[in-house]
Amino acid sequence: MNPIQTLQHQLDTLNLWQGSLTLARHEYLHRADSTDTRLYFVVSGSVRVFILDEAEEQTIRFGYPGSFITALDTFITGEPSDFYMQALKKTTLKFIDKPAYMQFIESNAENVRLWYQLMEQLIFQQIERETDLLTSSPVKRYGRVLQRSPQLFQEIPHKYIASYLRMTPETLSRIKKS
Amino acid sequence: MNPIQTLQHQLDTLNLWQGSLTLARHEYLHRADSTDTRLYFVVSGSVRVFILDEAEEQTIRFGYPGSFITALDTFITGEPSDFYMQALKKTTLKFIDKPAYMQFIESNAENVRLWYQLMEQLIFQQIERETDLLTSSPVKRYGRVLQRSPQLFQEIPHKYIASYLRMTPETLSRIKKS
DNA sequence: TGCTGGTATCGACCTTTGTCAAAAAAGAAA
DNA sequence: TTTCTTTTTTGACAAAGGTCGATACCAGCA
Repeated sequence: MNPIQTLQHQLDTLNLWQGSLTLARHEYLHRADSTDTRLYFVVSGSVRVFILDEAEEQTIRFGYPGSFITALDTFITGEPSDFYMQALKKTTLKFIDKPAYMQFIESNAENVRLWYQLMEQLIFQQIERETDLLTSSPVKRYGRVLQRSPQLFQEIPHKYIASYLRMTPETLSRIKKS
Repeated sequence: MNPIQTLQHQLDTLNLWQGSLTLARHEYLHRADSTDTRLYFVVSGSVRVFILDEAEEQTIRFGYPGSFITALDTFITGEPSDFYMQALKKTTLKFIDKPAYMQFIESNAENVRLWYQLMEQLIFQQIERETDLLTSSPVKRYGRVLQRSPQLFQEIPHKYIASYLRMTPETLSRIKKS
């Protein structure tokens, strides 16, 4: 069982979820300039996280069933966020806020270790992401992400994947064809 | 005193550094495909971290006096790294390896908190970095990094900064002129 | 002080990727 | 299903950056 599954299982077992909510397609879970220190777990549906760069939406990441998702900047700092989180289809989530989460984490040493592991995993993912974004050829960026997350291309409209891959939908379409 | 200064001060005080080394300009501290779980502290000089993307060196980050620097992927996983670390001028570093570092961290609860903070800080920096890299206009990428790290432009040859900013030295030169 | 090797700049040209508009295809809603 | 909306694909064209070659600059060091 990986750290994410362990965490989810613990939160279920101890009944620590503080609520759940359902969003319609295109509804916002969170908007920039507001704070939100909740940690969300995607039960069904899908979510995208993006920033606004001169009226362009740049995709940061996706959440699908089984993922935790959060506006990580405001989760860490408690300051207003740069992120938007939006449902891509009808989506159900459970959540726990940071104070309750940290109380759970600090309640025993095993949980502290778990949080360590999750942070390490997060850092490692961010390193891979940085490498993706620094890869200059669009074809190679596509290849890297396709290999690492093939399920993405099943679940998510490709125009959002294009933005995640730092290219236009037209370019992604041409790459897929070849 | 910020977490980095606190850590450095502790390692000094407790005499936990395991050694120091001096590199000549352009000498490598670490190469890809090898493991290295040392945490380095830059005493003087400067270092760049980069990956190789089809014979192109893509800059990941810089270290200057007062920074900790590490091949973060292999530090986390213990697996061979994708990173290169190279001195940009004559550089002196101190180091401690991961086992000794973790022993220090786990020796008391205050240190565990310190490590928490450092990991959070790292994650936050990576989020900012992701935003930088997703910014589509080269001029805005330049502006963001100039504002956040003006000292960079004093210390580091601009051809490496250009690579860090995901553009050619010529493009960076043209942006500076305007 | 004057070499020397590495950097930075500049101009001309070229390539890749983005833009725009239209049509086709796919998916949601009723 | 049928309709309506959204997404994907395609082609023509434009433009932003990259490439290359030449020259100017500058720091480190004999």
